[in-house]
Amino acid sequence: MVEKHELRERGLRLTPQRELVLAAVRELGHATPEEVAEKVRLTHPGINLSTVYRNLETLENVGLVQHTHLGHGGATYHAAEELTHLHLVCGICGSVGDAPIEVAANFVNALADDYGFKTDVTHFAVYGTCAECFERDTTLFTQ
Amino acid sequence: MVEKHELRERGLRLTPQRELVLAAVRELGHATPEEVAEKVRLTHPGINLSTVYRNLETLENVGLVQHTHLGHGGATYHAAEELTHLHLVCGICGSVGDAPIEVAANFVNALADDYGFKTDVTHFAVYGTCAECFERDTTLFTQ
DNA sequence: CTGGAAGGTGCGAACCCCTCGCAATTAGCA
DNA sequence: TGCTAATTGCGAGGGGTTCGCACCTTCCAG
Repeated sequence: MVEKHELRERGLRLTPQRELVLAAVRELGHATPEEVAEKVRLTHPGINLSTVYRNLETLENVGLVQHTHLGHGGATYHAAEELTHLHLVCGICGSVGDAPIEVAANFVNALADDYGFKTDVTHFAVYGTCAECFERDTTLFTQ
Repeated sequence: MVEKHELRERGLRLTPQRELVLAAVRELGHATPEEVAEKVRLTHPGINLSTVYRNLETLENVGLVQHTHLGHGGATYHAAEELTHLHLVCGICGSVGDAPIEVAANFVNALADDYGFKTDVTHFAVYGTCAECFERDTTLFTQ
């Protein structure tokens, strides 16, 4: 199993909990610590929330996982491989859509050139209204 | 005083606490509820934190104030008039810089055209590294 | 100008989410 | 196999926010 290499390679011990946390993050795509715990509990019911938090932090330290703040307040975690897109957070339904980072290339360059600000596209949340909610609300208002 | 009109016009009662909360948000620019409370306490020491929270919410409902999540977790509030710029949040020093919304115009249009996503530029936080921190870290690494 | 209803405030308890300390357990090396 | 250090589970603790309730204030009607 390649996964074991991943963890051992980075100086981490191999525990069932840790493997499950990493697997859960990968399967879930976007997930809060609570959601990760829930997922892990399907196969390992006794896992403690603190353990999930600690493992998420540990995995983040070695670069296998990363977190973003998508608005509400809590952090949401992603597998590092997944971080190739922007997050489009809908303020109405709370859905999180994706868009390739290239969409932001000009914007990022402009901020770098004009303000010296180096945007971290992997830690990037864009707020707004998704197509579905916009559609629905427009219909409501114009009807 | 024009401010009284503002509040009454929107169906809100005029209380010293409410006026002070609104004034504090305007003076502070970016502020957490705690910071607003601190500011208000300078002239009205007895104000309760819950009152600050409730007034921020009330003022937001009538559009005089708005909140954004700038990363850490807590919300920060702004006067509605102030919301004419983007927030550039530095992940290292935590500073919040500003940039005019025009910088994002192309980006916003691209998201709208390609994904149907209506970006809310007033509720927009860009994460990255500010010029100072980038400068300092570059110096450290290359020295 | 005054009385009363609706709305607002203060206070404390309750919550949620997350972190910490500690004792027991377990992984990984010799 | 045995030891040491890392990891886990658990419960307590803490920061930030919300809630319920009794009291107080604003503002409208009369």
